[in-house]
Amino acid sequence: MTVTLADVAARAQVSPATVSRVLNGNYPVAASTRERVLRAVDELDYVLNGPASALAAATSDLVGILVNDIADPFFGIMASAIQAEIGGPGGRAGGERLAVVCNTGGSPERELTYLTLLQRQRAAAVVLTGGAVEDAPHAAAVAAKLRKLADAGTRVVLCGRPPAPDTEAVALTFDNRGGARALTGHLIGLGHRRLGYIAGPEERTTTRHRLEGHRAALAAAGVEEDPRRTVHGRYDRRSGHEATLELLRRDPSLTAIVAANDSVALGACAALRESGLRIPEDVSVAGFDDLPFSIDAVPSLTTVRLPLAEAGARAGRIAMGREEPPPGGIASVRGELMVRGSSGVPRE
Amino acid sequence: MTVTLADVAARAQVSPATVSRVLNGNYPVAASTRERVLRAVDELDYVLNGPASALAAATSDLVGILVNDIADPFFGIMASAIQAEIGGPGGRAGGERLAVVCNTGGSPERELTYLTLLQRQRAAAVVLTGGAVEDAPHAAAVAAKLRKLADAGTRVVLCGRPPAPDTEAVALTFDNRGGARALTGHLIGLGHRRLGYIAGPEERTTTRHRLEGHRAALAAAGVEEDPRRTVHGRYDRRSGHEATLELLRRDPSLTAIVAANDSVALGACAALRESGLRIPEDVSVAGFDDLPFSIDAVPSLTTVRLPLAEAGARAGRIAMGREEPPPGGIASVRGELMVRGSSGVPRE
DNA sequence: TCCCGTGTAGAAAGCGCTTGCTATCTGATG
DNA sequence: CATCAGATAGCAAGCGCTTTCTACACGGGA
Repeated sequence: MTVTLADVAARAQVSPATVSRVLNGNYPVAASTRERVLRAVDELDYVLNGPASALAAATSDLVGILVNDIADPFFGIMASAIQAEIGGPGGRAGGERLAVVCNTGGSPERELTYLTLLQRQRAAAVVLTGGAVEDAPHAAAVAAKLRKLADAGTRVVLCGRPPAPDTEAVALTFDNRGGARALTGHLIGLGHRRLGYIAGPEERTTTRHRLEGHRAALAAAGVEEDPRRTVHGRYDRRSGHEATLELLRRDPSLTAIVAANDSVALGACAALRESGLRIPEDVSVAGFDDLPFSIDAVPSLTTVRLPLAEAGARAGRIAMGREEPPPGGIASVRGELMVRGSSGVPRE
Repeated sequence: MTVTLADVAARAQVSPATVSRVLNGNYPVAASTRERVLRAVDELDYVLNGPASALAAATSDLVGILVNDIADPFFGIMASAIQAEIGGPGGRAGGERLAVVCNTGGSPERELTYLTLLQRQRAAAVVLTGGAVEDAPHAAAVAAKLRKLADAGTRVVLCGRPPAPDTEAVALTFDNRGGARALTGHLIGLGHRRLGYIAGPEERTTTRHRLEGHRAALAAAGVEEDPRRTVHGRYDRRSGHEATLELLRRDPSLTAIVAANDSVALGACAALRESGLRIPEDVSVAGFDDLPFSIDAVPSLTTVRLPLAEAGARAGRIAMGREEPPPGGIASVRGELMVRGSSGVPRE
């Protein structure tokens, strides 16, 4: 039924070994033989059996990419960049690799399960994106898994995620703290003193780092911090909407709202508008990430641009062994403050 | 070095066959034995070798999802829904499957290459999303590939893509034509007569269908169609921006702009605003898809909502054989007109 | 002329798992 | 008490490919 290597070999009148060598091209084969084999492959419409070859060679050409939410452009952009580099079809030379994008939904268990699945497939590399959950047992479990993967020869790269101690994983971290600090600093510089903060889900490194940056900026300016001005939510628009109403309820005199990310900021804008408040005249709004739609918001969003595509591309290259890992295996990627229309001098 | 089935068998004092059966759970194994095996698996931290088992069983637990652009929420949302259904970790019972999201970038060659790669992996199912390219040779090549995949036992589902004739592929098509017609009809109903149309890339079914719907609406209302009022571009914001400037240059008296999709519409809004035109007072704008950010645009976007998540979920279920394919293997999914702030009565 | 290095090709031993078939043991049946 | 169906477990033959080791040819140097 299905064509196998042996069929091709028979047709080309060579041994299976030779066909394999032609296909893998890492062993000298006379030009005439090679051509004969290639012709047979073509005539029989032969397609290599991936599992069989992975089994025999003890390696596969799968590369795993773990994301929290594939429907979120934040991850989509990184995944896209990573994938472009791992050399799927259309990529540079080298064996074609299949990118396996896994949607963890932010759940630690699923993250672990996917890692196991990838380990089971003997993935060539794994790139984990997005913040990690700050749960000690889980962090330990992930670290153990990463160690095991590394032992099995899988290259592990963290992209936009804090380093995993005691692990061979290379980490490209986003400087969330620094970015957040610059952002809030900008708002304070404009004269804001009563700032609401819509944080992401608790227990996530990204959430904590951004919040820390925010607080550091407040502290640096001697602005007293009121815990009631911080609300936690999810990283989506809906959450921004709800949180904003809540913040407004708690303190209607807020002059600025800093959101965990751009989607949240958009939800905040909607809530403010519905509440009859103008942006930025009544309340300034700031996001984080600078996703493509942020510039189209009205007013366009003041935010921190994260070089998602660049970081992803670099992570992809490192995962493929095409670029040297940063010294110490850790690099911090800075964001850039983008001041736009949604932030202005406070009223009064 | 690595733990194998045999090691587990030795430890549990049973044969490899028994271990395999416990792990696959499709053969009676005494409870006590099963427990002993499971304990051994746990103690040895055993992870099944995917390729080996795929080879032996002649099937794999990989499911391919082809998308045009993973960074685009349009595809991200569908991919996410599909993946949730194919039962990755956290999904319903059944073997855990790994979703392989492949980014074709809209390129026919890459599409074909990915299909081959999936065929090589003996994928359990493949879901192709997004419009197809209208190139006869390519369409034939894809059809041939799909046929071969089906022959090899891979289930093939098209989601948001026109049916592939002479193929066993199940198709869930979006009614782009009907949606576009309703959308333009809405604008005409408001009184618009000079409508610009920003189409997607030529040679794509989605582009053509939406354009046909638009023209059908114009024809139905007896509005003469001026070819100069249609511009082709890509499905992104930038393209919408450029195309709008071009349309405005060609005919400054336009009162409405219909975009190929929401991203394009947002770009159009930006361009209009930069040109000093108000939306919708001076020019109405309409998009397509109703992506999450569209409701947050200012004014919020009039568009056609496509049930991306629902269609994806259904495609996923069909791919897993958990839902009956529609009669004839083809179903048309309708969009819903969402009238919002970006469309209004024309000036003058 | 003989020997050996070089360039190619083949033989064959697995890689780790699944599964059809067979073997064994149990309690129930006649 | 012999027989047998039913429930479990093991044997062993692959699945299709890679790769080590070996074999063979050929041409040049001694």
